Amino acid sequence: MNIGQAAAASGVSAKMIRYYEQTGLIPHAARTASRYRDYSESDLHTLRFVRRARDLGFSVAEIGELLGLWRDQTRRSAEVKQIARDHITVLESKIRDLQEMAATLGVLVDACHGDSRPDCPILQSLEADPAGDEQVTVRARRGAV
Amino acid sequence: MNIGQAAAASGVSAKMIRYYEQTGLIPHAARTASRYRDYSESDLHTLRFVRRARDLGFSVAEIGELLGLWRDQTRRSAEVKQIARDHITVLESKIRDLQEMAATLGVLVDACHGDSRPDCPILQSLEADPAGDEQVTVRARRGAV
DNA sequence: CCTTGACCTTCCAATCGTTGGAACCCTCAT
DNA sequence: ATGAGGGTTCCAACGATTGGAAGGTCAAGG
Repeated sequence: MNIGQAAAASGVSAKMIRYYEQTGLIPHAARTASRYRDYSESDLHTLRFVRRARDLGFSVAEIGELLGLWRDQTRRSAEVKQIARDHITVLESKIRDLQEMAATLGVLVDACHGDSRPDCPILQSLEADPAGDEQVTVRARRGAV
Repeated sequence: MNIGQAAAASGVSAKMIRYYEQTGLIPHAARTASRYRDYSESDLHTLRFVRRARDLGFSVAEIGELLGLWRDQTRRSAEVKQIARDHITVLESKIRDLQEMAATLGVLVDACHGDSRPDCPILQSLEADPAGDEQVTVRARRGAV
């Protein structure tokens, strides 16, 4: 099975499969005589594992850990659980940050009449919002999803 | 006021101030005789505006729009409101994605006994989760916060 | 006056995950 | 044999931010 078929079957783009291979997340694929990458059912299995972990928001580094534990038949389930728990904590922190932003903006949107007049509480708030210190905290915690 | 003081007073790092200037988000700063950037109270005002908008999760591109509207005394508040509303929509979509991830993981974490035994529902789920199609949708919607 | 340290300047690189494109090679069907 | 549609490698960009190197400037104190 070539990379295009593996991509379609796993939901990981061909570009990303090459990238994951290059960075060592997944092992180097077998090659055909003409140097095409060749994927087995077992390789597909791994690719699907990676995609599902990405769908759950795990970073590539975390997926590396999970793959290691997955392959290690003697792993302690406590290790996996801890990684998952830590990840949930991160997710929840991001959720809180986004909710805070949405709530603040929601208040401002509700206060803005939104017509052809120029005065606008949203801009006024951006201009001089007293809640500077808390916001710094949020900003510091903000990162990519 | 030099860039370090402006950074401390605005909450925007010196690095980012230079970057914002370079990319045209904010105008070029005045310079002293020795080519140090020189910031006025009005410049600080703009920097704080930018920081607050970033704290609310607006992208730099969106902040550019907001700055334009802020400076335009004849803007229609409806324009600002629409940008804010669109942004709330994006935030809510990200929140939903993250909540979905956290909920799924939460179920798995609860199901994992988390001791020294190797069997682990978390890894089993990553290995073969039937909910492939929905996940693709989530993945497609996922982006930076 | 000179040194020291803390600041400023520009430029270049890295992060993270992903996509796009160029230039080239391979395979299969017409 | 020719062309379409794969594959291959390599290089660059996205967005926002940080780090660092190499050099100029400022204020303090010896």
